[in-house]
Amino acid sequence: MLQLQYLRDNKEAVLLGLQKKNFKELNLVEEILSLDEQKRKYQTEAERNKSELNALSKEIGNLMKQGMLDEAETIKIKSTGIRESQKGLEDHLDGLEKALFDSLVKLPNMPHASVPFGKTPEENENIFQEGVMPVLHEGAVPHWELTSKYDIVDFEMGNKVTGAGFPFYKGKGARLQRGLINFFLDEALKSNYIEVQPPIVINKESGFGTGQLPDKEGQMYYIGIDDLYLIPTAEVPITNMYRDVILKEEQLPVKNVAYTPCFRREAGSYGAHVRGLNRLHQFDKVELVQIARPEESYQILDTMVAHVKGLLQKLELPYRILRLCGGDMSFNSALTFDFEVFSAAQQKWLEVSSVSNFESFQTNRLKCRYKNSDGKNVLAHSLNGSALALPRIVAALLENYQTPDGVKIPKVLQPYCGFDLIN
RNA sequence: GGUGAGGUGACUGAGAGGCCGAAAGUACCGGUUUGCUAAACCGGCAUACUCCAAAAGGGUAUCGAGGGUUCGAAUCCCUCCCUCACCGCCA
Repeated sequence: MLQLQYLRDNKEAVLLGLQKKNFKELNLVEEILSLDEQKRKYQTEAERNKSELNALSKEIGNLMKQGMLDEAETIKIKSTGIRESQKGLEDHLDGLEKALFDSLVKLPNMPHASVPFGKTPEENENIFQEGVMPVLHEGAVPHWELTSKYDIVDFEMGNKVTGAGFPFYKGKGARLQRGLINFFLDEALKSNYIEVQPPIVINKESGFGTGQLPDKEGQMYYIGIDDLYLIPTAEVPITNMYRDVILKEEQLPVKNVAYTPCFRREAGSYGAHVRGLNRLHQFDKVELVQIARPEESYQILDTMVAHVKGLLQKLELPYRILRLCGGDMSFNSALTFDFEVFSAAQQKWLEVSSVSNFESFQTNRLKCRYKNSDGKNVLAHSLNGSALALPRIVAALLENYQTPDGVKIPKVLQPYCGFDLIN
């Protein structure tokens, strides 16, 4: 959520930013400013009224104490009259505040100056590419054939027990998952992240805090009986730890890492591009979250990008980094780098990580602040990044490392898996 | 799930319809003084919104959340949430 004060002071800049993000409802800005103006007008009036009521009440108290009951009665009648009009004022004010809030929440974050213009994924800026493109042997196949050939991921079993998009990992497939998770967590620990195991269901407040609610309600699994949601990413519970918190400056940056399963309904995604492990309803992910001082947040974003780079280098997978264009960025983000791994048998780039700086967009909702050296409470910046999401990494590993004799396991993972070949 | 007790500022903890944004203590910050691994004393110490061109200074709201009663609610009533204790059930 953008800060109202910022919007008041930077209307033109906001309009430009919204256009860069390919946001259509530009008239919302004018609407918000007008609602804000009205709201303040009514607020002033309602508060003046209330102040008068408070004064009268106090007077009644004093008169009663002195036993001047008749005088007190007179004032009572007067204050009852004011109270009637007060009710109307307050109701109107509540309506304005709600409308203002509902509109403000619809505005996406402002893009960082370095974000390129563009509307579609094709306009993302390819800023870095590294790694050797594998040359596959004759008869190489996509990962969904390898998984059944070696019986390591069982999609049919998932269909039977749960439904599409909820596969079983079996044997070396399960052990590879576990190995990858441990590898990712250990790498994060080396970079001084503190590990957290959060709940994987969250309440409404948390869903709102990180921006999944209200706009992405339909993308989360919902447990009606207890009014809870399954997390789409560990970002939600982790970042919400800092909701309504005033941190000490020396606590920053906060660095957390968490492994969790993630649940996404993916309503509306069908077809060939969701085949195999490419898109699932439940998947595993190791997520990095940082809460930082605003002046350091972009430097920290760079370190997070470097961290993810390191992971892909160690896994020896060819990858590229995209700077997302305004139109392809998420609602919350000010700057996002996507990591894509090349999956050789599909001849496709698969997104495996998204690293973003949200600046104060989330923290403004969360009311996550820190006390700076002047003793002022200021909104912190929040950042997060996947490091990494498993299924597409597995897909790329299987496809790129396949040989006629089986799928080789990259060196770094061998100690984690306890084997060096899937056959 | 049942029964009981309770949720007050960074923390401990008083208050039980008006004198309460809230005693006192601890912690923290600033100062004075004496000196020495600190003590005493003095002062300061919530957040948000808002009024004012700004500062100074006002106003409003907030004692778990939401509603109600009342001229007036931390205090009374209702609903919900949470914590603790005991019982029941259970990985």
